[in-house]
Amino acid sequence: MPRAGLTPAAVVEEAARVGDAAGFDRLSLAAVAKRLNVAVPSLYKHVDGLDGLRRAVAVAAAGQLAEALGRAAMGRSGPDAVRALADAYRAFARAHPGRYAALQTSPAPGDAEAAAAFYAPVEVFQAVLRGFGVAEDARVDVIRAVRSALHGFVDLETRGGFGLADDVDRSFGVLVEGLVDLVAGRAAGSAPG
Amino acid sequence: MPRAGLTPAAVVEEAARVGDAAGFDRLSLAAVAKRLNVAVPSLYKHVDGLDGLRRAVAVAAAGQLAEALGRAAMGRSGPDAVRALADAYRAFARAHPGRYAALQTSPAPGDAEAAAAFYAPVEVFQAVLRGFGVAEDARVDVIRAVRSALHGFVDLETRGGFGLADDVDRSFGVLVEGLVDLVAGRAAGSAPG
DNA sequence: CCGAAAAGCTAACTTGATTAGCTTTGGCTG
DNA sequence: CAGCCAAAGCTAATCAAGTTAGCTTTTCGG
Repeated sequence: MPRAGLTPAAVVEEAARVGDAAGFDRLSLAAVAKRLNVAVPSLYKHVDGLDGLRRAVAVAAAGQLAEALGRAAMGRSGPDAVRALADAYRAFARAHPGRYAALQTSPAPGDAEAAAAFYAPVEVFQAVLRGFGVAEDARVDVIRAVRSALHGFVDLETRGGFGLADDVDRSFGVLVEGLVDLVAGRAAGSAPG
Repeated sequence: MPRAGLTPAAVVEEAARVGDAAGFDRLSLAAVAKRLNVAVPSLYKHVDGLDGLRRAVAVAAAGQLAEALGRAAMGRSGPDAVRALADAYRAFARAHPGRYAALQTSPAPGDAEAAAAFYAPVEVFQAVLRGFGVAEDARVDVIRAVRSALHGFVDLETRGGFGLADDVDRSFGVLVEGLVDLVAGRAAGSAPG
């Protein structure tokens, strides 16, 4: 039989697809192996077990999200940049729910590479808020607020946490305008709330 | 050997403790059985397998959260009610991370009892916003924004998603004041946007 | 052409969920 | 008070998934 020609990257990519389709919590070596027409133990030549696969998917997803956010923010500033960031964030989660879920884990203590990868998307937020004029010492709080709101919304949305029917896009707009106000209120020259 | 004297409620309660201690995703029949000094199959007399146990924990948690939120909101209104609700929400998630995680699932389609239980906490939010004077047609959006922000914050917090060090309480305060502003801006008599 | 590293496989073991069916407890009735 | 019987709990067995060990075979460099 000819070889399958796997690589770590190919395995991780297929795993990300499985996770997007079935949910990150249902990601299994068995499913990935079947999709790649390979026996389960063969995957161990490329990834470090299920935990290692999950970690690799998360690290890759962090890079992809950071890249998408960076592209959205490019050439924009102020409220427009915040809106673009919010839209790109939500779009990523909707397009790749499994990868998005993979990001909602903390790296193992001491795993500096994963920690750095996970931090990349946050850095885009930082850059945008810096450009917005948010004071250095308020920036941590504002970033946390923005991340929290966006994460909460897309998490609830992708899990079906909003009872259906009502226009979810409009709700997202309300949230984002609230965030723009919050950021603007903390931008340079404003007194704290 | 004397009987263990289990009941569905006792099993679910122990499962909730296991989930809080080890994480909802690590909740297992094996762990619960061991804690109750019982063989694993014995649990099937009281709960409907692992899926049934997860569902039962989630339903119970929804009731507990709704109760805590209701207690916090009682006797308050306006911004104070929103702040109290936010604090109670966060406190619940911190005290019971496993139960909180259990709530982040959607009930199986057709499971009306679970759907109703899951909706109970949302009803408390609705009541508070109604009292705040948020217009009927804006209420859905505002509730979604508030829920999103709170959920996102506590979810990131309980997962260790905030890099350490900086004062998380202060960040939460910034978020909550932003929410109060958002709600107030949408309250009766305010122009949208 | 050949030798070794790497890729992939089979076999075996472990843990956890689940089902079937047995035993025993303990409350309730006659 | 004796005995019945439903429910509680158990053991045994099956299945699925992850993991490890160790074998075979491809493939590529020399």
